[in-house]
Amino acid sequence: MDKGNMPQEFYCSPADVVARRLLGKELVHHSAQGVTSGIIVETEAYMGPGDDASHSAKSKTRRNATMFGSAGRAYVYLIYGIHYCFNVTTDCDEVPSAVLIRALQPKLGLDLMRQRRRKDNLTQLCSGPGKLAQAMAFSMDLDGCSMLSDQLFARPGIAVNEREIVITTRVGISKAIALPLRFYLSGNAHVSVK
DNA sequence: GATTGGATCGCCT
DNA sequence: GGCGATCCAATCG
Repeated sequence: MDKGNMPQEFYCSPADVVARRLLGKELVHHSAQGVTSGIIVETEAYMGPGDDASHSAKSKTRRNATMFGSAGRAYVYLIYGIHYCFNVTTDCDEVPSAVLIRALQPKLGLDLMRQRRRKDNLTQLCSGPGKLAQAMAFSMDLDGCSMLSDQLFARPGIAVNEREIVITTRVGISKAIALPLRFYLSGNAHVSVK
């Protein structure tokens, strides 16, 4: 019954708080091909109005609609016409915000990940948002999916000490570039950019 | 209606 | 270090 999933309340805080909170948690996806999972080692917070780098800085569109919904849902979008980015919505209903999952330390379903990625090296499987989306089979059909569901959820993984968390600026954006909203586990081999 | 740039990656030099 | 792949929506006109 209780699989130890993180509950709804886990996601109902500001994105920067949830971004730190997600580090060390295990992200699990049950797909038709099998189960894959990984320990979250790198995240970025996208806060909403006031954060010009966020998709939800402006009005609601079909693409960003999920960010305007309830917390604890997958927000998936296509970037550069090629790659998917996987986010988890956060905060109360009035605040459209999310956490981008940027890197995982692969745990379950390693062979399935290798097959999907067409790479063998462990550190090449999930060391970036586009990579982990491919390895975990995250695509548009998961947009809006609840993180409290059976097929997609987060659960406790490894213990993380606050001192292990490195805080830096976000990657690949052109607006609000100075905000310290990227978080990763110090020294972890799977982080996308050290 | 057309243009442009983006929360990326992998291959090329 | 540079560039092509290729979709969506914001910005221009």
